[in-house]
Parts: sequence; C-alpha cells; structure tokens
Amino acid sequence: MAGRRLVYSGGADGGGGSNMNTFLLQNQRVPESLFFSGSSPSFLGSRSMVSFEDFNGCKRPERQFFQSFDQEENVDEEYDEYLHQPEKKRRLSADQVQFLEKSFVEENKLEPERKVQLAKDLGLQPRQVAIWFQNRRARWKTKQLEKDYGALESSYNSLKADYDSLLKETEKLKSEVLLLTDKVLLKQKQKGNMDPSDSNQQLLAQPQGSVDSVMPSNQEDHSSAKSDVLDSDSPHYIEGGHSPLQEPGDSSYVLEPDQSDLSQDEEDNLSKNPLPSTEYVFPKVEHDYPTPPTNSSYFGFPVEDQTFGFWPYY
DNA sequence: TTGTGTTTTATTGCCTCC
DNA sequence: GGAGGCAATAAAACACAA
Repeated sequence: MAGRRLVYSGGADGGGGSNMNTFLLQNQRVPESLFFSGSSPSFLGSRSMVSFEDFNGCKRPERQFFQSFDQEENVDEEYDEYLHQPEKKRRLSADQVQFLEKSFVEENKLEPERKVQLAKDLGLQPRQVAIWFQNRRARWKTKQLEKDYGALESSYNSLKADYDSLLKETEKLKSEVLLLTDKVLLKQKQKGNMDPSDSNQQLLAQPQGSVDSVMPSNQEDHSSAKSDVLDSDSPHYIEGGHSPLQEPGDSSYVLEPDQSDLSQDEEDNLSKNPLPSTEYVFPKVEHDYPTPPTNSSYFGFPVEDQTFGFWPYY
C-alpha cells in the first residue's frame, strides 16, 4: 500500500544523547503506539510532534534549537506526564523557520544529507524538515501561480485595449471609406454634364452619407479611400499590395500614399476610366466570425482573430 | 470570551523514478 | 518495491473583530 510509509514518531528530542528519535511504520488502521522500535527508555510512544514546549505544555523561553538535550533533568517524570497529554501540533520557533527559510532560498529541494544536517542543526526530525520543505514548496508554487496570473492578466488587458482601439479605428476608417465612395460616385454621375474644373466645389456641396455601401472595383482607381483603409498598421493590411477590397485574382492594385482629397490627376483618371457596372460590397469587418463557445471564456475575441496566440481561460 | 478566517504542520493517497 | 514528490486535506495554532 502506497500510503503506508515510514513516519517519524519522535518526542521532544533534539537529536542529542538521549536520542528519542524513533521511526515506525504508520498505518491509519493500526494504532501508532503498537509500532515502535528502539529500546530507549525515553521513547515517546504515539507522540508524533516535536515539542518545543516543556512537558507541561508551557512554552519555553525560546529554546535554542541547537541546544543539547542531554541536559534535561527529571526526564522520566516529565516523560510520564508528557505521555498522558493529548497530542498537539506545535509550530516551529521563529529561529527555526528563519533557518529553514534561508536554506530554502539556497535550494528548494532537499537531498538526504542536507535534510539530516538541517534536522540536526535545528533539533528536528528529518521528516519534519522534509515536510516543512514540501509545504514551503507548495506555498512558493501558489505564490508563483498568483504572480503568473497577474502578469498574464495585465498582458491580456493591454492586448485587449489594443484590440479594442484597432476595432474602433477600423470602424472609423470604414465609415470614412463609405463617405468617400459616395463622393466618388456622385462625382461620376455629374461628370457627364459638368465642367471638370468645377468638380471640387461641387463635391464640397454634396450631401453626405446617403448612398448605398458600394465600392468601385476599378483596378486603376487610386482613391484616398483605399489608401486610408490599407494602412500597414491595420490588421487587414496585406503585404504586397493586395487589398481586401480587391477582387480575387487581381494583382495589379498598388497601394498609394494617403491622398485625402481628389486631385486633378484623379479626376482625369476617373474620366478616362469610368466606374464599372459591377458593384463591390464592402466586406464586413465584424460579426463575420463563428460564435464563440461561451462568452465568459472568450472575452469577445473573434475565433479567427486569435492573434494573441492564447485563449483567455480566466 | 467566542466565533471566524488564515496560516502552519502533518497525513494520506497517488504517482514517478531508480 | 522503496523513496520521495505532489495535491488534497485535516487539524492545531494563531490573529482578530465583535
């Protein structure tokens, strides 16, 4: 049985001359006191805690943990009394803990020799030292997890903020594109019966935002709308000049620097290359993603847009 | 003093390694 | 198969407010 292991059952012994270190096989179903070895008259039976109190249960004035226990007097009487005390768990002294902490900082794993040495130095059972290290490792791990969690959380928060602002910017640019598209379309319509030199004034006079979401798919079109949208910082930017607005297979479209207004050249181009009859439907930027498994574990990130490389599970 | 929450010490059961 | 590590848990010790 795996749970059956060698467990110390020592008494208030510091590893000195009257060595009360006694090991026994502890098993839940068998009273501890039935298992003991050694013939020391000081054997403490079922005591499983190392005491730093005297046998009457009163706290000693911080016994030095390296003190020899040989000097104990009236051991037999006190031991007798001690035997009839209810079993109690006792904390290590501040000195002992400090010593152990120091040792833990040096190396958080405990080789057998070091364990024995520490136990000797501290007047503890080796098993106690091992348990202390084990518990200390568990505490350290918990702290580490909290730290890692905090770091991940703040990293996630900043990424999400970035993502949100990009989303906003995308929306803004999208509406800008629509606006400019409207202008272009209106201009095209008026092109036939208007003097080109007057076009800018006419454009300025146009009512805005009243036209359907249509985009010219003209390959020669270098309108500012496209160059605005296809910013290299944009998540939709495609290296090599391929626009998300392009038709599949179209490789001739080249990104241009920002042109916030229509120039004379553009007007000329537009007059040379009238808009084709086919309409381009502006691609939806959001809500085109599959529904996430759950909202709570998902934080609103699109499934296909896991650019952060991990799923936030918390 | 007492109730309650937290920390510390110790046990148990399972797992891995040698 | 034994030793040792770890997670889960129990329980004593401790802190602290009411």
